[in-house]
Amino acid sequence: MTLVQLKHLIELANSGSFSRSALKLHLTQPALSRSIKTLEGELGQALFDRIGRKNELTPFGLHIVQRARVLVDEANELRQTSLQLQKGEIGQLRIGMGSGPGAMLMTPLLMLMAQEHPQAHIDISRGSTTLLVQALRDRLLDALVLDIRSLQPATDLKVEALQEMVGTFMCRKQHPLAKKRSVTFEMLQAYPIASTPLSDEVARLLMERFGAGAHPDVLVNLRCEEISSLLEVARHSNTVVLTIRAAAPDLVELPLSPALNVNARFGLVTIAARTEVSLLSKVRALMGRVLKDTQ
Amino acid sequence: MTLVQLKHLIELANSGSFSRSALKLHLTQPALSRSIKTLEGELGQALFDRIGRKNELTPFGLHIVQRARVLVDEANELRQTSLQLQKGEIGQLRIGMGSGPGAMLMTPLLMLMAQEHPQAHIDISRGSTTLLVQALRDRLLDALVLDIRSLQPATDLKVEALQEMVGTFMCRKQHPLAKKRSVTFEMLQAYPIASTPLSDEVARLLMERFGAGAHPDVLVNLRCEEISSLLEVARHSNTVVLTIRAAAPDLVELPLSPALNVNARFGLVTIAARTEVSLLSKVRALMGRVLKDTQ
DNA sequence: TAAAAATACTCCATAGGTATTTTAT
DNA sequence: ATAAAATACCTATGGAGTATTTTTA
Repeated sequence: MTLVQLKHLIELANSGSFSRSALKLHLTQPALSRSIKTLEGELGQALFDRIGRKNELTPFGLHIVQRARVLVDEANELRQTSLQLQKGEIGQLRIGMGSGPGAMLMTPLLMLMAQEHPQAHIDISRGSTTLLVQALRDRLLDALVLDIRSLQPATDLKVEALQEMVGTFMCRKQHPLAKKRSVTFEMLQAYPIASTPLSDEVARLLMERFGAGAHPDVLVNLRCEEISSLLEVARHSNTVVLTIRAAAPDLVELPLSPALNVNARFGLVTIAARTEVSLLSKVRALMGRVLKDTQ
Repeated sequence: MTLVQLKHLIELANSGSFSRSALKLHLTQPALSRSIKTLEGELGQALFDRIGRKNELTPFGLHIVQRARVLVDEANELRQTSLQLQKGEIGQLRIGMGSGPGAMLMTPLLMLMAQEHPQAHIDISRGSTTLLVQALRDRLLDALVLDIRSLQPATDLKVEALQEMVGTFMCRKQHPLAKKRSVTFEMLQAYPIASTPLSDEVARLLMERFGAGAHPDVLVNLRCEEISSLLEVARHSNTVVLTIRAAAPDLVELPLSPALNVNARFGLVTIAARTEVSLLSKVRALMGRVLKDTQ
């Protein structure tokens, strides 16, 4: 019993004529006769009563054809599903994001999915790098977007689509320091300083440039994983925020001297040697579009 | 995409090993590899990530295998249904009965179906011969059991399993005529006479034997299609009932002289050149058992 | 007698087997 | 080094075609 035989059975049940059905099925009449006969042989009973011109389902055939219709329909739907999955029209995308990428990508990605893939399911998780990597390895997530400096190298992970994002100290326009031509590190310290948890690499860079007092644990007064909250504080107070420049277009960059020169490196992390979800290509494209530093 | 390929997919998704799955599927490992590869080619995307020993479904493969499980299950159920239909375990039997066969067969047939084919559907219709034949020709019924003397011969109908049933005048034990050695036609006429509608052939026979007064329209006082009702009347009154002897074992046969000698001929009527419902064989067997004249 | 289905035959695609190589742990 | 999957090659079953016969309306 094959899906093809069932398709033949259904068409013959509809028309009652071998020759007409054969035409519709792009088959010759003898081929259809044989196909039906083989199926009858396998099921052990006649499906049709051959009455010369008009062929009629037996009671047995009627039962079988009813079930066959369901089966063949579902097979076609399966093929359809396969196509839709490849086009990303349906399917699931479970993605984990660090705080930086979250601030930059979360809303644009949700917007994109809502507009262009309304039938798909997107699931964005936020969390620490270690937790996200664990979830990725456990197949609870399909991919991560992270600042890869917080990621310890591993052979089972693939990192790609790297985007460098400039990190700086920023403040609101009305801030006393906003008009200065040049700002020293000591001037900064007169104001509360806000930041997400910083990687060891950034901590080392800060201390190299500005001394022991620049260690994040000492320097940062307001620490929180959510960049959006930090930005909100900077907008309504004289707090200085250390963050990705592109995340806050309404704030101004402080002309620090010496310059900070610290970059975030956002990357797309997946399990190496695993086929990726088709929808991931959309994330990759979105990263190229959104994660741009308007220098 | 064939059901066989989907079966292979499902088994491989379960075990993750080509060689172990191949064993379970009674296949060689290369054959299974090829089967999966062909399916992947047709669907246009990889179903598994080959990671040496352990093979894992891709996100795409996971979606597909979930649908495939449903499909293959239903295909197996279809095969199962086919077997059950042949055994008569399930299925439908729509049968029409004339009044005589109805009185004899209705209850035993329902009993048989209830006890031996509890999953099947039986539908017994009562009606006049012409109506039943029409329903049979319209495929609204699968077969009829009739007194075939009321059936006009037709080439498209097949009549079989003929059973002769003796028809007589009967009354209750307490009836005044019950003790007589011999009863004349005139003696009968002193009492109400009950009967189902009689065929022309029986009418002719009655008139031949007993004169014009024996024409059913004149003779029969209580005419009704339901034998059971007629019998009930005969049991509780001095009504004489003309019916099949075997239908009323609790009544006594009147020793009429000259004897009536009229038989009902019950037959199973189907459409010629049509495959019959498998359950019909049970009806045929039941007729052989039940429609017996205990001479 | 004409249209439709069955039969007879031939051919080829493909599913499956065996032998071997490649890969990954 | 070993077990597993892929590859290469061969075989055979069965599905499809053409030509023809049989059937029935």
